[in-house]
Amino acid sequence: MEERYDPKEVEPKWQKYWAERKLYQTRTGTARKKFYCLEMFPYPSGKIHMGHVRNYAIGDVIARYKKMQGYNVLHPMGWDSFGLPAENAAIKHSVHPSKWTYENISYMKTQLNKLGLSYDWGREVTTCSPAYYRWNQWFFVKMFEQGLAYRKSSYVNWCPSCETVLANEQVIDTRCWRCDSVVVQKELFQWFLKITHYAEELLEGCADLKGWPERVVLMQENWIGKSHGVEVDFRVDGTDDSIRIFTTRPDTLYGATFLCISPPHPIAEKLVNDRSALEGITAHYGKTDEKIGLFTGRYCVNPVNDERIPVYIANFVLMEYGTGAIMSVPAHDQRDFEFAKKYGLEIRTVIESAESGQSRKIPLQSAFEDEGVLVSSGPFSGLKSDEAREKIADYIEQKDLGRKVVNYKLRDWGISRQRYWGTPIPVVYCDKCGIVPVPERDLPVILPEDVRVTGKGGSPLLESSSFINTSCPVCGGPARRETDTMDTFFDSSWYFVAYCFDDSKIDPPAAIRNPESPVHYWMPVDQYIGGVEHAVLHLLYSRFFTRVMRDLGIVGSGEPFANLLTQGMVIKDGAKMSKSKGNVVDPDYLIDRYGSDTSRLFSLFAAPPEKDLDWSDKGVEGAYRFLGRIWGIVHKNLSSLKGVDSWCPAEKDLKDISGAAGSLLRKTHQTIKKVTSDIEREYHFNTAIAALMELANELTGHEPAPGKDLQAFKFSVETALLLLSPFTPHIAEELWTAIGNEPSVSEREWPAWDEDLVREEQVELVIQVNGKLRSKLMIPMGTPEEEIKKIALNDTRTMEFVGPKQVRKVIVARGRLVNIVIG
RNA sequence: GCCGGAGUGGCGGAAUUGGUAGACGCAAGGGACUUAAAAUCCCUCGUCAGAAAUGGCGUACCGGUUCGAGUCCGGUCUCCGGCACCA
Repeated sequence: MEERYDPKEVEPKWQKYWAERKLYQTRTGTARKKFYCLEMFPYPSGKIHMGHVRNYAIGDVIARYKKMQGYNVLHPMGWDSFGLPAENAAIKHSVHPSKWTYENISYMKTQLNKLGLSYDWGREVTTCSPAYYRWNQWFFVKMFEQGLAYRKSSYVNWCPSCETVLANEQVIDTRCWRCDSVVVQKELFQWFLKITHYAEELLEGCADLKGWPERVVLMQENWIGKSHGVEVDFRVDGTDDSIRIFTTRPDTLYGATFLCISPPHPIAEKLVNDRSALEGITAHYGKTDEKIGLFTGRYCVNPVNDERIPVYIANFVLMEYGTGAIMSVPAHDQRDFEFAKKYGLEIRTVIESAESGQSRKIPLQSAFEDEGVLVSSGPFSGLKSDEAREKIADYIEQKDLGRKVVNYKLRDWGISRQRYWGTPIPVVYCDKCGIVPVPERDLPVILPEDVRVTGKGGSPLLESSSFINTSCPVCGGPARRETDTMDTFFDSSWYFVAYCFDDSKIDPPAAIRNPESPVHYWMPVDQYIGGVEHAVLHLLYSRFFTRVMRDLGIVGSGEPFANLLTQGMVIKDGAKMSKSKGNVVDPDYLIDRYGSDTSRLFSLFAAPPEKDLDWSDKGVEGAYRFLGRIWGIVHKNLSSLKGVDSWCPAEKDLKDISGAAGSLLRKTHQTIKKVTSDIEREYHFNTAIAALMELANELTGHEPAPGKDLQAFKFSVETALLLLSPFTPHIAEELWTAIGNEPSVSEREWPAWDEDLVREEQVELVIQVNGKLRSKLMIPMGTPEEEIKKIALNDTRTMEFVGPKQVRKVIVARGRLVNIVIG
């Protein structure tokens, strides 16, 4: 009677065993080399989805593999638990966000444990707990002290549905990243973090992100968006004022026929007498559908040729980039061109195509934006664009008309959110002392729980008088607390440092310039794994935050993540799995029906980790069948396997076992090599698993004779289980112990291969004639080239193709391929 | 518009420095076992021709380099992702 594979029996048993022995607990500072393996922590939305299963399965394989290789592995997990969905749930179900969040955490934790993930739960972090967010506040105060956190009024992205501000990174295609509502511009006082202070460093650091996917690095570079140009002052005719513009094309300076300034530009009010007209155009600021301008009635003087050119207020000119004003060169900029056409302004060519000296005649159909040769540009005429850019920029600096500058698209990070469920910004407003940060000794500023979340009338904190009313830490007089909370991306910008502290004793100040701190031992993260949707948001914020922590002396380097793996989405029926599309597969159902080993195995086997994974119910069945086959192989031979020691002969001793056992042994060593190198090579788990399936196919047909053959067979079975254990830890553990070994298989050493046993005695020689495959035959490994040529030319099948034609050349490649060139 | 990435059987995917295209799995078809079904096991499985042996064609398309190209180079098409009035 053969026992059947039943994951429901196997999996809970070993999960309990691992938890009881705290097998995955990590200690800081052992003699072993460290490896910090981290998956992006989840938002506790209720239950995990297949994207989580995939993400955590990938991370778990890496963590377990590294552990078996002898590393001291840190593999933690936690909860990104502040955020809007908790408030929405509170409104919908009249439950407090805190209760909702903690209940979700509790359920999702049992789900993660059911997956058999090797986390050290002793380091769990929960961002909505005061024990965590007090450090958010501490970091904020530190940044405030250094001028890295500041408050200003500005136009911000406002989501009318979430009733809160969004950072630029959170606006996707003019819509809210979370709820998809169209974002509007609104003027508000907001807290900002000076990420632009690190713009250059964040950009330069991109070059060192060797372990990151290239496209993510490129996205970051584009987002930071560095450009070189000049600022030029244009005097307003008849006044002492001047307007400073920014351009990356000083070579077109002689083609400027008007000037445009942004509606919020401080000088706009001075230039325009008609207030309502100015308000009219301001209403169109930030809209991208149409270019609208307002002539101010004023003129500026182009400093290089003293020409008077009209000044416009234009809705498309951004206040936040450059100087908020531009010179308009309609002949060489498409936007200026459209604007000039609309308002009947002069279009003057100053750059001609360098090719074949052809001149471009007015009227142009569109702007000529390419580089070329300058014309009608005074002393600079005849120069090429690139030379002219340098010369004109130099001229402007020499004559003190402006200066060379570098600009970035990156803007400071607005972190104020008009929401309840977040970290209170630790600031009070005092009539006498102004803006006062809450001193360190008074942290944390606790988020009051006795509020009603209704979703109406703004943040519930506005109605909590016990929260708002406080005293000024400086003068002791009455003061009001800031009611905005922090963007939750603040929470996730340093959580990887929080995990480093032993026993959840998070204490960043203790790490400052303390070489004994566990933070210095564990950081940076050696392998980070998560979705590509965070390519700029979370990953850029974390790089910024880590630089701030470096400057505080908490970490040694500014880069938080040495290697990054961005896993693909889980797709079903051609679309990303999502509740709204109704194509989700519930991990609970999957685990209940097939077990977590099967769930893990399928998500690792169906596609390489960085690619999208196409869901297939039948594919899951296949993964389950494979595990059933492994189970069958072991149980069919259980009694004999139990009674012997495993043994692997050296190559020279293969004569002691049968040919069949010998070739199984070779296959085993080839599989060790293949699985190891596939994991090392970009974590290609899918091909690693395919190799294990091949080994299983060989084991299936094998019937070992008692004695040395059986011992060699046991070696193959044990090796298969060791190799399998990072992928499917439960069944590996069960079968490992079933054949008489002590648990835990995950504490064993990763197997090593013997190169002599990897090598086959015979190789297949492939014979081509003029590059076409014509014949195959077996030859001994290591046959000399001359011999191979002879064999090939004497092969009867080959000779049929060669016929009477002359053999011009014979090429031997890799000792197993011959190409005979005839003609 | 700008910047990336990808196009391989019915499907997911292999092919590591240019050297046997289609590993492994799924689906499909056939067979064994069974009273029957499920499960399991065995065989076939790019396409065209052929009973078969075998041969022609074949990695989006066109061209090039090479003894040899899925892989390198030039061009075209399609799809996906990111940014987008950034002056």
